[in-house]
Formats: sequence, C-alpha cells, structure tokens
Amino acid sequence: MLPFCGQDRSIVDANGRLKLSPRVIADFNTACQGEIVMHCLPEGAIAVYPEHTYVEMRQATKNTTAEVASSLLLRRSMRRFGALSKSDTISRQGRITLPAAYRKYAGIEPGSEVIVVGTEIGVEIWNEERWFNELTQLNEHVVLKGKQEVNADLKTPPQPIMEGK
Amino acid sequence: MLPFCGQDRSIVDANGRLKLSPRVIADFNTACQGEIVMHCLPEGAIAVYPEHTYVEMRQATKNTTAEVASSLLLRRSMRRFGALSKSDTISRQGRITLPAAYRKYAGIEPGSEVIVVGTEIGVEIWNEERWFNELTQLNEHVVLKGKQEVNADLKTPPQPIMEGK
DNA sequence: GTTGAATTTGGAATAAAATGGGTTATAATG
DNA sequence: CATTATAACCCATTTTATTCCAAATTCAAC
Repeated sequence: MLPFCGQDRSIVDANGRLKLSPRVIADFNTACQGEIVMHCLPEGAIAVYPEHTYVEMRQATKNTTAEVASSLLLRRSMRRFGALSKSDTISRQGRITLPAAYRKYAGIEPGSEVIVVGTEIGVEIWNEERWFNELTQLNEHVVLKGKQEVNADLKTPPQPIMEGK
Repeated sequence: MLPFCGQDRSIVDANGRLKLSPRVIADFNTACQGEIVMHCLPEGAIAVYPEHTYVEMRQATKNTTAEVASSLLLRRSMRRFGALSKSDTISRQGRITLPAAYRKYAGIEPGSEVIVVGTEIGVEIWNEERWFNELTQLNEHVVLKGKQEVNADLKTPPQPIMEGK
C-alpha cells in the first residue's frame, strides 16, 4: 500500500481542529507514532510531515552560527521555518489542531471545508479553492509538456529503412 | 493470451464502484494478486497499474527528502503523484472504488458508462466521449507519421543495382 | 491567592456514507 | 432454445464523519 497518497475532504471544526482520515492516521502512526510537524508552505497551504522527516529536511541546510550572524538571507530562512513550523501529536480521536495563525495563512476558516492531499512523504492541507487552482496549474504544465513531445515527434525526420539488413 | 489488451465498457454504480471484466480481473490476479494503483493521467483518464509496476515507474524519479524543502518544482511533482495516485485491492466481487476526486478529474459520473482500455501493462478508465476523442487524435498522429515516412522514401534517391555482382 | 469566565480539549452520540454481498435481469454460448 | 456466465441493482451491515456536550485548563480580575 502506498503511504501518504490520495485526497480527502473534511471539515475544520469551530475550534480549528481537523479530523484526519483513517488512511492518513494509519500512515502517520506507522511513520512516526503520530508525532508530526505542521509547516506553512509558500504555496499557501499547510504541510504535515512526520517529525523525523521534517528534521531531516532542515538538517540538510544546517549552517554555522557564524554564517547566521553575517547573512540576512539565512536569517530570513531560519525565521521562516521557525515561525511557520510547529510540532504536534495526532490525538486519540485522530485530530490535529491547526494554530489560528496557520489557518489564516492558509485561508482556512473554522467550519470550512479543506482538502487533505497526499505528497508521498506527508500530506498537505489546502483551502478548497486554492487546491483546485493548484491542481489546474499542475495539469496545464504537464499537458503542455505532452503537446511539446507530440510536436517534436512529428518534426523528427523518418529514418530510412534498411531493407533486408 | 496477451495480458491487459482489448476494450470493455461498463457502468460505474451509484457509489462510484466499477466492476472489472473477468479478463481484466484475471490479468491483475496474475500480475499482482489484485494489488493495484489508480493514477490520474494528464489526458483526463484514470490509469490502473499493478502496484509494483507503479512503484517501478516512480522510483525512476526518486529524490531526497532534503530537496523537498527548497524546490517548488519537486514539491509539485510529489504533490501530483501523491494526490493523484491511490492504491487499492480488487474486491472479492471484482470491483474497485474510484475515489470521488478521481471521478471528477476523469469526467466520470456515478451511474455513467466508462470504457476500460488495455495498455499492455495495465488498463485505463475513460469517459466515453473523451476516449473517442483520444482515439481520433492518436490515429491522426500515426497516419501523419505514415505519410511522412512515405514522402521521405520517395525523396531518397534509388540505389543503382549492381547486376551480376 | 481566590474566584469566575472563557476557551480549549477529550470523548461520546447521532447521522451519513461506504462497503460487502446477494438477487434478479441480461447477454453470451452451446 | 436451454444453459451458463456475466452484469447491474438493491439492501443490510459496518465504518466513518460531524456535531454536540462535559470536563479541564487557562486567563483575568478582584
């Protein structure tokens, strides 16, 4: 079974809590016993990763203290990941609480529907409208690539056939 | 017997379930004991592959976790394959459940007819109208290629024949 | 420090949906 | 034409989702 795949729709309750689907809960239990990290993506959605996955991601770009002092870019990056990441544990009822600031960031109102999409290593929580927009963009890109491929094939001169070779 | 060949038409039931033809069921049992992956194609149809076939396809583009944090393109790619792929098992009644989001993607209404097309390594599930459109397009492409081949042959100067060699 | 209010958290109950399976109708085969 | 095999439909059961309520904790005011 492929982990962290597929899409679910569900409703964020009045207190900003989200009940994950049984599939997703099972995947997180297998991967990290429910220890997760929420992180606000530049795309305007909230990513949820197993904690160790997130740590791995961050460690790849670990810098020295000295570098931090001298680089605005680096300080900004660390500020971003610091402010926009928060760890949590999936509750016994299979729920996670989205911090109010993150909800606002992702355009998620209490009581509104969200789309939970798998990303092979975790899931992302999207405002419905934003997700369909992203999906459209995703598709247009791939469709364009396909058309280019077809056109290139028609422009390729046929190879002469070596009969009886 | 050629596996995963031919076409079937059948009806998706009110709950979005599709009963596969005995031939297709047999092919999937042979290939993978019914462990399949559904994947939404850019062409607007749902591909169904044996799970190991899909995993093989994906492994070709394996990336490290670290890159996910820094690359939008990579996140998009994982989002695409994650959100648009889902594993399932063919039920004892020979049915698979098409997720609502995938049905919408492929233009398949509950209760509507679909065409199940063999692709040699799996099958594809098409909205009827889209299938005939695709069939027309893929034929036109091949016919055009054929004409190019003939023209190229006519432009090739004939080789002198060495008689009595 | 104590009391009160408000918000947050945990959990259970009810409603909705998905699943499994059986039955009947339809089509294919001999 | 009879028989077998296949497909579509429907119903019962289970699972899942959403709402609602109670307990607990936090925060503020006195």
